[in-house]
Amino acid sequence: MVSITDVAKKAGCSATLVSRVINKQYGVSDQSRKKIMEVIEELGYTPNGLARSLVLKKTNAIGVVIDTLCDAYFFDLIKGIESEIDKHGYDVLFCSGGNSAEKKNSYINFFMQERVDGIVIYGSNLDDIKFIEKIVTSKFPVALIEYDVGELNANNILLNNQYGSKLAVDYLFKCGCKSIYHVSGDADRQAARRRLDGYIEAMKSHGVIPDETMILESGWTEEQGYQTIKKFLLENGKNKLPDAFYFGSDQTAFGGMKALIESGISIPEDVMLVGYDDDNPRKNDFQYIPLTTIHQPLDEMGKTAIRILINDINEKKAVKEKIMFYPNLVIRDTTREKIVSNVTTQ
Amino acid sequence: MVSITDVAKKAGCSATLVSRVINKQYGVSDQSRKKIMEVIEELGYTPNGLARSLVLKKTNAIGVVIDTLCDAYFFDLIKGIESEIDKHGYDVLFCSGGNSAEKKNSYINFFMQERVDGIVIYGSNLDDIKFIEKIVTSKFPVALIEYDVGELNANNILLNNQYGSKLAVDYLFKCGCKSIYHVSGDADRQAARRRLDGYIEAMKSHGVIPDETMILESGWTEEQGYQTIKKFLLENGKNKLPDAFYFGSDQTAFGGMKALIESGISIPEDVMLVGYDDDNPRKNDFQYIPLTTIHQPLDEMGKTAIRILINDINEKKAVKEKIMFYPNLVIRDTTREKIVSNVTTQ
DNA sequence: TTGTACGCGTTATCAC
DNA sequence: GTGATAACGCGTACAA
Repeated sequence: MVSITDVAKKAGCSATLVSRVINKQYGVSDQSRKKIMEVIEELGYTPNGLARSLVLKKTNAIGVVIDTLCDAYFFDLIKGIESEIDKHGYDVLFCSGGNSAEKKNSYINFFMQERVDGIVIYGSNLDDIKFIEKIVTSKFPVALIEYDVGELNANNILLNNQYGSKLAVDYLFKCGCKSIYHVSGDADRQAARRRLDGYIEAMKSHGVIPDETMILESGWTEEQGYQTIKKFLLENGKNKLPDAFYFGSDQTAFGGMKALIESGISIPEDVMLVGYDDDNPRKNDFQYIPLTTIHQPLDEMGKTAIRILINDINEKKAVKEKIMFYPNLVIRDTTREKIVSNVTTQ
Repeated sequence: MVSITDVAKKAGCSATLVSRVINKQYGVSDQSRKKIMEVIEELGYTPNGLARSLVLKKTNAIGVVIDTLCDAYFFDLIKGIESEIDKHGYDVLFCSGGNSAEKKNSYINFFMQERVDGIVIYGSNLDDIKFIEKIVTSKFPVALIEYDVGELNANNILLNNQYGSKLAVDYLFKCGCKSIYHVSGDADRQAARRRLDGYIEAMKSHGVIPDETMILESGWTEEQGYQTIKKFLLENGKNKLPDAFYFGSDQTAFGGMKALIESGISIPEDVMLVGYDDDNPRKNDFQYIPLTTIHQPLDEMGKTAIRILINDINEKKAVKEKIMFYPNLVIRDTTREKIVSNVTTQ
């Protein structure tokens, strides 16, 4: 490792002068500058970013911690983050928790050792409220996406999950559905609970109080959705189908769709389907029907997270920002309206 | 920011003692330890990783620079890297060049400022040989995947692209094909050139010297593949089809497949197709036929890159490692063998 | 068991 | 235009 003093020695000057040269500052004679540049080139000197950041108290980098980097679901979020970062001249470092909360926490800790100027955390599977509190009270600049910190004073980019459920249920009623069942996701995920709550609330607003038989507990994966519907069909037969299934995620919806089609059930004729996430199937092994779903503006959420975070880094705001995004309905082929109207389909 | 001295002051001891406590070293009385722990908790102290890494000359992190994080093609590579990293107790930071060579270089520079202990670079679109030379001569631990540095002394994880072409061509001949055309990728990418070379070589070994009409220059995207075949059909008509198209990538193959099917051409009856990459279609808007293709062991390549890199970090090897991986043929539904044999299909 | 002194590589301040 | 010095926050040899 060649340091700034090595360069200074060889160039026959002080480290200060070298520092001025590499930082393109004024107050260096052309002669000195030239000589120093030559030595830098000759020695292959690269400034030590650690030392520099240590004294400057600035890394010019943002850390992003995501559940996993191997899921196309996050592409929009990543793209949003990258495009916004570019405008601010920061670097972004992505880390994946590999779907493990523990590893996620470990990466957050890593970044919090002053290794970046701020952190964006996508918080779908953050369960450890103690840990969150620790982050928030630490004063380290953080922007939390998708996990609601409630009363805690932290930058929070949220999606109104309940509202998505309302959109789904309202639309299904518009399609003439009366009995709408909900296939819910992991109960330990905030988003899944909110979507369930939203479903119940929306149903009530239509005069229906969902009982236990109408709520099928499932998970997040296609396989879980498949098994849940498979089990449902086994227990209830094909003749006791509801008018519609509203799934807590597109992945479970794809699985459910598969199970239904395999049983010879027609969609949307026999039963309508609505998902959540506006996601794509992971595999290409089955002819899925384009799914009516709830779309989340992940791209915009990513951009906003960066904007808020960098703003916070610069201004050290006392009161953090909370922004709520609203999802929208995307109508495709697993639903059909009874009355012909002007709704655009995609 | 609360520092180790802040803790020491409040605990009424020296910074040394605090250092020993946070590093779980021996030689601290239970009483002091307890007191210090309390103060750490109270002040919410987190060690400064920059300062620590600066003195230890060790970050315990590896940087990975990839063309893009928003392409499912890299999932296997990422998974391989993450699983291997775990075994070594390092952290991984991923950066995306966003398909821009310039940004890729800028991230490499960022990491090289001693911000990580080593870098993994996926080098499909590295063109700046000067820059590569600079990296290699810098002595900074690096593992280069997919870009052949030739004589330069650098850790190099390669795939024998020519061999993949040989597999494809040999198999197509086995299928009874005589005229095999190649749709080649971006000429400025090493891999594309190698695949083209491999195609020519393999054809020659079967006694055919490909002329210009047999090589269709295209790109990497589905759209480019679509346009290339569309143009071919326009110029040559449906009756002058070759026996097979061998594409330089699966994406172009998917595009080509689409153009062919749209023109009412049957696959594999009228023409056979072989791709390269074992990739999936980006969209779900078309019923693609499962594609016969060349599979690259990206997972294993990622693992190997990490293994070699960490080994190099620890031992500072004078002579770097070069490892060549070999792809294999995956037979699906866009080809059909003439003679029934024992080849397993997937 | 505890503390002092120094060094890691850099930048900023303030002299000269 | 140039350089000595201190400081960033930490770990460690050495001394007490």
